[in-house]
Amino acid sequence: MDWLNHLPLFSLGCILNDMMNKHDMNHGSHSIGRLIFQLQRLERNPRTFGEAGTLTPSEIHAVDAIGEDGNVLMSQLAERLGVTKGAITQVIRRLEKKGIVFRGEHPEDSRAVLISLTDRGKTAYQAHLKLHQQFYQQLQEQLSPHEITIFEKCIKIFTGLLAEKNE
Amino acid sequence: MDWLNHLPLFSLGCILNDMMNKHDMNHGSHSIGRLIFQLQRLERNPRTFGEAGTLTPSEIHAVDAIGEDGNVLMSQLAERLGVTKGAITQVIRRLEKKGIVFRGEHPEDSRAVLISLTDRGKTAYQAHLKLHQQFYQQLQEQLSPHEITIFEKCIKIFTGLLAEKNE
DNA sequence: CCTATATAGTTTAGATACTATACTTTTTGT
DNA sequence: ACAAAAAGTATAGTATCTAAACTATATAGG
Repeated sequence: MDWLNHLPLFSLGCILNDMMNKHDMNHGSHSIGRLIFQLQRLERNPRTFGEAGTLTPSEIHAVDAIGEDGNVLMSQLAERLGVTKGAITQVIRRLEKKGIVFRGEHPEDSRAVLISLTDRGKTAYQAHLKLHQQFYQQLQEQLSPHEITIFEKCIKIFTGLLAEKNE
Repeated sequence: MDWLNHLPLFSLGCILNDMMNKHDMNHGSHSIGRLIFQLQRLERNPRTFGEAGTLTPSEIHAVDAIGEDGNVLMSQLAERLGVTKGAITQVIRRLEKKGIVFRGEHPEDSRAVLISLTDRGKTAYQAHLKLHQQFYQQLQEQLSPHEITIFEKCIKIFTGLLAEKNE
């Protein structure tokens, strides 16, 4: 749902609409457009995660990247989330104020900061995870293993092409 | 590769990572994470579209929604792009300054504004379209019609589930 | 041992993109 | 005729990110 926070039909939606059009005008021409539209809408707004309160998309995103084990460096977070260290500093500051994460010392490097989830943060993590699992279960009910295999392959090819464009 | 385990995704990436993991631990567990990563990067930066110059993602998005035929109401654009009218006012103002679009009068409603692409705007539209087509062609070379059919089905189911969550 | 360079993280200003709200003007329905 | 709806604008605020300059610590080579 996060993918397309900012993913307008800049390229993808239209690309796949083209693909679907040529493949089968009647059935799938607008599938991707609708998908993107729904994805955009779903993740535009903050959400409540259990008793941890309301988190913005980038906040829960960070919580997810920290994980229950925690002890993650700021720079590791930056790499996992694909943003600059400055961006991480900002989101961690907000999460610290909300009591979702805390900063710990690194035993061997005094420059470093090790980020972990508080108990409150872990409830947010769990609430988020539960959403995933529910969604996954519903998806499982409607897709066969064979279909998942194909889906996966398509996604891989797609990603490879995107990566080329991005480089 | 550890970073992929906690990828940046609010929900979707992880959901599908879960799906892929259960389906086949070795092959596809991280496909979706990578896809999302690439998509995010793709949508972050402005790009150059032919001689029309550099456009931000939301700008080319608007150009795409206006289309070569143009004569689109502000409120129609808002609906197509899934944003408020206020947001449209802002992006159209920027595009007008850049000489990409112009405002025309509505013949029967003096409140209304009909947006169309200038010649310059049309070159941006065409450059964008060409990118789609190239992408589509590359995709076609690597996917069979059967695979596209499955892909389409998976996407539809996915969208249906998302729409439920959204409503 | 020193010093140059790399690394960890922060700060700040500015860009982008969106919303919500209040507003003007015009159209429409009863 | 007049209230309500609709088209669009303006503005202030929120969220997110980057780039660049900065501090402080670590490390590697002479």
